[in-house]
Amino acid sequence: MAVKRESAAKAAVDVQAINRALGDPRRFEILQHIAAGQCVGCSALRTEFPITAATMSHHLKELEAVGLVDLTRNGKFVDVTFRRMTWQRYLAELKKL
Amino acid sequence: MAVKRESAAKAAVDVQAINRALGDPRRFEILQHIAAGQCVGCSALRTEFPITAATMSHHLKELEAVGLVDLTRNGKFVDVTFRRMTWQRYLAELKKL
DNA sequence: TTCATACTTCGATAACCATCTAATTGATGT
DNA sequence: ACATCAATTAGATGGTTATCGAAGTATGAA
Repeated sequence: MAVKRESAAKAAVDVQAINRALGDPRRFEILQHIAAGQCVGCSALRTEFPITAATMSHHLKELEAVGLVDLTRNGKFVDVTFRRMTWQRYLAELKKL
Repeated sequence: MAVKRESAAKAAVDVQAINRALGDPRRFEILQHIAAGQCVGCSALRTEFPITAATMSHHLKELEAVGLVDLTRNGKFVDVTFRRMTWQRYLAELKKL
């Protein structure tokens, strides 16, 4: 019964980890951009910010690590989607303070 | 008429600055502690965290700089109070994303 | 005025991390 | 198979900053 059921259910956001991830101003800008659109490609993102592909890759990995975005390979490309669920859980935690 | 009216009114929180301030895990812990109580003294705070007075002073100044706390001298002591208004404005900004 | 307490400021150090370039992996097209 | 393009990984570097100890500044008490 229980125990195994934590896939789509809670997953409890790591507030501190997200805080840290958003602590970098560039990363927050990038997230804002992602959240604004529906689903963006890395390359499209790169045209918006004056950073190298390596750096963008790094930032997206960080955002993915804390559950704020999904990265899905699409052939040569990678699609980035905002995980609004995580964001809402994060906000809910902050509201407790 | 208008123009001058920005004292107690808006004051527009600097989201990026707050992000950065909360990016440090210790600082977030400290803020949590402050927000939990009514009004705490520096010394009381120091008993909760294994850091020197110098470091605590530094963190409180950062939190004050972004408007998250008020520091008021009280004789030899300093009282720290959570500025819930700033916090709510901050949350409101985050919700927009 | 002298002492002790509470905090701040200064200067130095160490750790962290954003960023870059270069090299690599992986996918598509010729 | 080869070339090209997208993205990741690896390694290096520089800037930022959390942290400390020590010296400085108030403040209140003796």
